[in-house]
Amino acid sequence: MVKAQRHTRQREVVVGIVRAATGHPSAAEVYLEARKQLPHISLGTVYRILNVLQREGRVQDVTDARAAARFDGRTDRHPHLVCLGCGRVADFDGPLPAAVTAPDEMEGFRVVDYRLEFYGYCRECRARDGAPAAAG
Amino acid sequence: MVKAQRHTRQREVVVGIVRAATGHPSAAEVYLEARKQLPHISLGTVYRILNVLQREGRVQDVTDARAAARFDGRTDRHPHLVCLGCGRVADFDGPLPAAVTAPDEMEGFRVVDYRLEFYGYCRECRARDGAPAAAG
DNA sequence: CTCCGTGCAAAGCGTTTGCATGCCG
DNA sequence: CGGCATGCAAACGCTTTGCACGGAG
Repeated sequence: MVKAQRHTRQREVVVGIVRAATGHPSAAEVYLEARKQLPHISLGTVYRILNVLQREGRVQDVTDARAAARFDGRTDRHPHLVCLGCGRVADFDGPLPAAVTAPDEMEGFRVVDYRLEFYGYCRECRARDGAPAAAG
Repeated sequence: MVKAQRHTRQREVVVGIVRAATGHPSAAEVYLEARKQLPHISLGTVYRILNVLQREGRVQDVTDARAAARFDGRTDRHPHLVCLGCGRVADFDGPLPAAVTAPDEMEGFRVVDYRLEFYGYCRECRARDGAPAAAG
């Protein structure tokens, strides 16, 4: 269980913005929006609150902008297995779901590429740390 | 057609490393490896070459470490449509491929989460720029 | 010979963190 | 009243870029 956070005006405002957002705001956008209600809120605080919300599972990070870029000499599209324990990335060579193998057009959006990543724990990390339970 | 690059020793070495790599090296790892053959190669050059290779389609970036993180108040897993024209991110509400809805274990790797992103062009950008052809 | 790709170092960008203060509980 | 979250600014990690030089064609 995640420890409950102290209730502050900053947290209230940030939570409200993220929950009300129809788009997918970046931290900077949340910050700009939050300043309308709390002119002295700092960007660092916004980041801290967003990180807490993520840990609480109340918000998810759509992109994955934290780690360094990793390059792959294979240029065909294929899913990757990303180990949350050691950070290693492996190719996934199983069969692709049909909807992924033939993306074309959806909702007026023309698909030209996709990225599919599975997150979890590799054999080595599970052996070392004990197998973590499913997501959460 | 992408203009051919000048043939240099640096480019040759970096291409060799990326193509030979079984894992998914980061730029820093490519750099360290490259220095074994070219002690004076610079990290900046490695980045420049990797970017060129990406543009040529000879390498792909497994992660997406360039842009800022974007947050989503929806906490259920759902794919996103990322517009390459304007950068906007939309939720995808269609049905999920079966293999994605029930990930569990594959190749000794315990899956606890996944991320599925479709890249393409939204209606607005296609209207403005003309519809780009499929991936390439 | 002409340019482009390189090495180097500094800048850029998004994110995190150390410290003192103030507010929550 | 004690401790944790905040504000501020500096630090951080990864990536890009300006500049002068050297090598490719």
